[in-house]
Amino acid sequence: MRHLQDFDMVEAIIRAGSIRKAAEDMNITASALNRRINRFEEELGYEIFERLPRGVRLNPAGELVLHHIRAQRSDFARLQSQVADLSGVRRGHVSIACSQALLPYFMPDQIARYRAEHRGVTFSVKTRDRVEAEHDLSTFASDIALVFEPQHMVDFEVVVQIQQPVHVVMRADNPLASQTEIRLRDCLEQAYVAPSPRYGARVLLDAAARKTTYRTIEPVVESESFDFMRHYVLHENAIAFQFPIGLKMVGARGYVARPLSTRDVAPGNLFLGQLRGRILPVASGRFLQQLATALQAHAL
Amino acid sequence: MRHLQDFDMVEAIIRAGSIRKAAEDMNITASALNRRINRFEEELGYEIFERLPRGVRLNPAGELVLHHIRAQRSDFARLQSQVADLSGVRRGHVSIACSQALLPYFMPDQIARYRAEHRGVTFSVKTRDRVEAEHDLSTFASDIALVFEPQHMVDFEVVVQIQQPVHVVMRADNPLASQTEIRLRDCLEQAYVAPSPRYGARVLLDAAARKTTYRTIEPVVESESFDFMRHYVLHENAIAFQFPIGLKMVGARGYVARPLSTRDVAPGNLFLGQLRGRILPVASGRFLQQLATALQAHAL
DNA sequence: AAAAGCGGTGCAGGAAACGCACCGCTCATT
DNA sequence: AATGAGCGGTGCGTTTCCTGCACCGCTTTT
Repeated sequence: MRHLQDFDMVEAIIRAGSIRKAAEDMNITASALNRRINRFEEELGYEIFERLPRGVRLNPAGELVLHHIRAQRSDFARLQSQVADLSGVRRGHVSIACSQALLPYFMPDQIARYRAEHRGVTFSVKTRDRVEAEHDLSTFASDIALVFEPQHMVDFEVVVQIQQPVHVVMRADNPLASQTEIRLRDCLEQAYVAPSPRYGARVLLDAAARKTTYRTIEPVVESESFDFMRHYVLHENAIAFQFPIGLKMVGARGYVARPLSTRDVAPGNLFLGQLRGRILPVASGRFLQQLATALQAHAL
Repeated sequence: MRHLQDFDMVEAIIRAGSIRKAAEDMNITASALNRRINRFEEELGYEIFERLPRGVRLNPAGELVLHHIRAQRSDFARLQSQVADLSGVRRGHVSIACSQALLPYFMPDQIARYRAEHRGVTFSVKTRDRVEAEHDLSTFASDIALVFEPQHMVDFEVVVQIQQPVHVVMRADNPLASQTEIRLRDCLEQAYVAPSPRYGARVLLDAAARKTTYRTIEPVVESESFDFMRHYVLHENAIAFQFPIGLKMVGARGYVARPLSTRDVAPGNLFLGQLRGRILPVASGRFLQQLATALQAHAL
């Protein structure tokens, strides 16, 4: 779009770090780009780049402008989607930042359901932990976030929050499999694998362990991949920890999942949200609603 | 600003009702403007004007675009004010929609205080009733609204709400002047003037009158001007009704004000607010804060 | 039937943006 | 200390894009 050209230019310069490199990226000469950025700054009334010997860098005013640019882009995308929605066809792109646990089953299922009705809508799904997700929202890199235990929460507008007890994942022949609810001390006595402290489940386990005689969580294997851990328990007959939304509850091959007693480990909080105050594009807004109802069904 | 040119064009066409008239207003030829609006629609992917035999008119998509334009403009003004604020000088323009009662004393005092510290900030003050004020906010025609008993409240984000009992305004020699709190029935027995039903004070009086034997408010003079009514009581020795924030409490010449008993007439609610979710320009935001503290002091 | 007003279009002139060559500067490398 | 590479900025000729003019087809008004 025409009136966003200047914004492309500014973002290209920020990415490249110098006017010349940005000009090369945009397939124009440095002089042309230089004149345009100068004109932009003149019209704004303030310089937005510091001129350094080896290039340029955003100054504080530029940071404001950058945020404005991202907001404008997002708002224009919303406008386009709303206009498109008037003519009946739902188009657009939905970008989601979510915890890893939701990648194997929950998100694919939800996206497939949505796309069954609206073929014109495309998706991007990014794995983000609870810190990154909020950053993604505030830079308009993602429309929707669905994460366990987000941290800052200031820009995060919670749409739905559900609780999920941490579950123990183990082989069907594990002695603990016969119990309907598992105590943490029984787990810590045998070999177990656990996610790294970036993940919400581990944070809850660490907090719970501090109240036991074990004091700390000491897994035999620590991993970033829930997939890996789920498969590992089949080999060593160890146990793993995961939120049930990341598990296929029926028809799981070889392993079973049982909830940890909430007396020992606090349940995890799964937050569905968006950037505070932002009006989402039509497609994203509708998908957010679908996720909200799906999660509320999970909570029952 | 360059990238807002297309928006000027769209707004000019909406105002003029036809491309040719708008072109004349903008001092360009109709063909140039025609081509530009066509290009704009082509880039957007949708037409935003209905072509009629006698001109053009916005279609539903155009209504969305118009709102987008207003939002963009307001957001750009906010950006400029934030950038200006970085360099220390506070500039900008604050537009306020407020009830008439605040015009004589409260707003002039507040604006003068603010401008004493920030000479670069200019103001526009518009008299708006409780319906118009919200419309002003949602079309970005005003930044701040300060009105009694606003109606819809959906787009209205309340920052401060204070209660003010309706006061009786009368000559100092009026028999009622000796009382510290006045009953409604005493007022309705003598000649009184009242504002028209557009105003919050009248709405409260009407509601209160329905509970009395008088049933309705029947003023000897009905007026839109609180100024007029305040002066009128000096001539006929009638009584008038007004919120105390519109009165000069000390050093008033010739008249006194006494509160109506809140047993008879519900106190009026004065709402200070802005458009829900909007981030105001720096100057407007600061002035809003000043108003908020000033009102809270009034409430004590 | 004619005139007036509307949106839209072909064509030529003009304004604005661009590419090229070059300047002054800083800094890493020699 | 010298030098060259890389940077932002500038003068000038060229290209591209937009504008203005004249005109068309259409509908409504007179």
